[in-house]
Amino acid sequence: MKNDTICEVNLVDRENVELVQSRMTDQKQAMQVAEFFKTLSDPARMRIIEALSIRRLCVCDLAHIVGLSQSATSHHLRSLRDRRVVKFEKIGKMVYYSLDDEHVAGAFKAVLDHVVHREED
Amino acid sequence: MKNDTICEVNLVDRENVELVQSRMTDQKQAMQVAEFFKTLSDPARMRIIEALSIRRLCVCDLAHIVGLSQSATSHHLRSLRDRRVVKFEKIGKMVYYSLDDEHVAGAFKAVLDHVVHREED
DNA sequence: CTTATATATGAATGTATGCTCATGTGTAAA
DNA sequence: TTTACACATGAGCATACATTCATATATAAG
Repeated sequence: MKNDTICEVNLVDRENVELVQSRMTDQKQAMQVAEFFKTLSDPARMRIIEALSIRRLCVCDLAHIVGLSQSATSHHLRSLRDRRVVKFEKIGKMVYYSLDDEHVAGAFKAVLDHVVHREED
Repeated sequence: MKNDTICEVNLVDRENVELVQSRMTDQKQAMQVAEFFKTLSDPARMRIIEALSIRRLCVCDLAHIVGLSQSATSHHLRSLRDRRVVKFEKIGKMVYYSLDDEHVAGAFKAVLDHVVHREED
């Protein structure tokens, strides 16, 4: 059962492939996970999330902290809202943002640990 | 010390901003973490990493598993090599890839947990 | 030496993404 | 009811990215 051809690609070890496939999460979930990673794949967005994990902040202060324009910050917050990562509360003219999902901060810290350890090698 | 103007953006609460800034990781590290997330932000690349976390695989079998062409798979492996996420061993004509960094698998699983729990809400 | 196979890679292309700029909306102060 | 401020948003632009296609390289087989 070796050296089969599927999808115009040679299969070297069909058994091996099937074993790996059976242990992998399904494609749908993989895409959801990738979507989540994409949320955190931008330095600015990541810093926004980190800042909000420390304290609730208004847009202008947040913009100052991450070093972006008000507009750029607002655009990022919009996408983070769409992804249900942050929530907001309007008080007068101000809009205060905070994390909507404690798992996001957890994931950030988890990766930070790994990156730090990796640097130590 | 309130309502200052810096970077053409109004600062509402300077104390608050400075407190958050002092607690945040430095920008350099933040960028490294974002880089890591970017590595995983593509469904195909994520599946490659997941597959390799299960077993060492040659390019053609890997391509079959993730459902990409040989060329696309090879390009992804190239970028993963550059990021020191995977390593390879050449045996005859074949090239076998595996994870180069146990932290990657660890971080991947840690984040996966967070995402899974998030889906459960 | 020639051919087939496994992989790598550069160029080209389409698409996604992040930023800026201009402007819109809502609220508060004058 | 003007004016000022905080924020949101659409358009436009420049850059980055993922894929395909064609081709190069390396090894094995004949």
